[in-house]
Amino acid sequence: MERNNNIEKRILWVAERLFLEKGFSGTSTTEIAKAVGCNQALIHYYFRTKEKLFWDIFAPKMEQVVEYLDAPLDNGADFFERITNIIDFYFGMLELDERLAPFIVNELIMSPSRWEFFRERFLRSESRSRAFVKFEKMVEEEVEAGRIRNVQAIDLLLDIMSLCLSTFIVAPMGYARGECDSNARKEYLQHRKEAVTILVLKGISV
Amino acid sequence: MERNNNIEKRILWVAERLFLEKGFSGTSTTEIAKAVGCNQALIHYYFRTKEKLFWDIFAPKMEQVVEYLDAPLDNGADFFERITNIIDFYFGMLELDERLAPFIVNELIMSPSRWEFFRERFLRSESRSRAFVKFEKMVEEEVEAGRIRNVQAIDLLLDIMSLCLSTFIVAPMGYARGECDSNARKEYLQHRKEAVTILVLKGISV
DNA sequence: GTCTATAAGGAGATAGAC
DNA sequence: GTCTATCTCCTTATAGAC
Repeated sequence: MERNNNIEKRILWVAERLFLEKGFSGTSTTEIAKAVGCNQALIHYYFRTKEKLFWDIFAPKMEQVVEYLDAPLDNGADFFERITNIIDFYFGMLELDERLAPFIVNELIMSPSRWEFFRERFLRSESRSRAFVKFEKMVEEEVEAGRIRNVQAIDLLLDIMSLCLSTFIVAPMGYARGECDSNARKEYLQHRKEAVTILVLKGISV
Repeated sequence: MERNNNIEKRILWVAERLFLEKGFSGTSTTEIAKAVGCNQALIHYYFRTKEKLFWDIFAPKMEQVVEYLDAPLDNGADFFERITNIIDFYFGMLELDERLAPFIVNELIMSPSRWEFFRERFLRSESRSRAFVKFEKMVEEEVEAGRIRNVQAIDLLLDIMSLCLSTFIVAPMGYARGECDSNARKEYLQHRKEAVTILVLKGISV
């Protein structure tokens, strides 16, 4: 029936929003059901457990992120442009939902069992390996050619990811001061993206 | 009585450890009581609510952090040395307990009510303001003197804090690969501290 | 497929004996 | 001050009617 399909999708959609807003343990299945407009038992009918619901929501998204990871590496002539593209890519992804960055830190990195699951399923896969190996090779070439200072690929990637993620994690702090409008937010993010890009590009220059 | 004092302190000590290990909502008062070796009611006898217990533990620590924040600014002749000192200071602080960084992100930044409380109580205080104003002045002077590139103090501080915090947040990821011994951890932290320092110093150079 | 009802357990907090 | 017992509420998950 089409109606079933609708409810199942609505559960996924509503649960995703609530998980992002209030975290996994902060969201009850009762609350999800209420927001969906059905009863709590139906959540379990479709997804059996809350944990399975979690993965049904976020596993496809993670797959996408890993899949698209090496896309920015293909375009752009010189290395500095590619780094700029990567930062652009991460910002664009995290900008889609401002709760994504805190959520990643909270529910993925903070939870050992989840992290292990994620690592096994995504980071050991072929696509992720290829993307990183590609990046690593590129960095080594640039170092040897003397176009950037001696730096390890893993450190560079970690620096970039840290600066991007933390921009969005720290973002709510600024907006607690009263400037909550979306214009100020956009300006802040644009400003931070530039600041991060400059820091990284200058930071790896010879 | 001295015995009362002992139990009260032991509750504080044990609860701190458990909060850091498993987070606030992940730790029950029953669990704290069990670890202390008393019954659950006693927790509430001494601290009334779980939330008050939380602040009785972490408010003094936050006070300390804010108080000591401008200490690294006083010693060290040139600006680059001072920046190195600040990074050193943050690493040293976060190294005291590896759970501190995730905890800060989780329990403070992620929780709007907690963050508001923290901001009101500590960030608007005189000591914090003075420390940041001092730092801001210093950066402006360096920029005007042409010793560093044009950069805003708030961005610089944010970059530094982000890189330091994320080093410790990402740390468990590396150790899921099997290298869990404390030697590897120390080496990793030392390596990251150097990488962060180099990136920041080069990143603000002219 | 969707519901009501309920099981089974855990949480924080309180009352009152000692 | 420390205990046991208990209240109240909320959680996930399941059983079974329709």
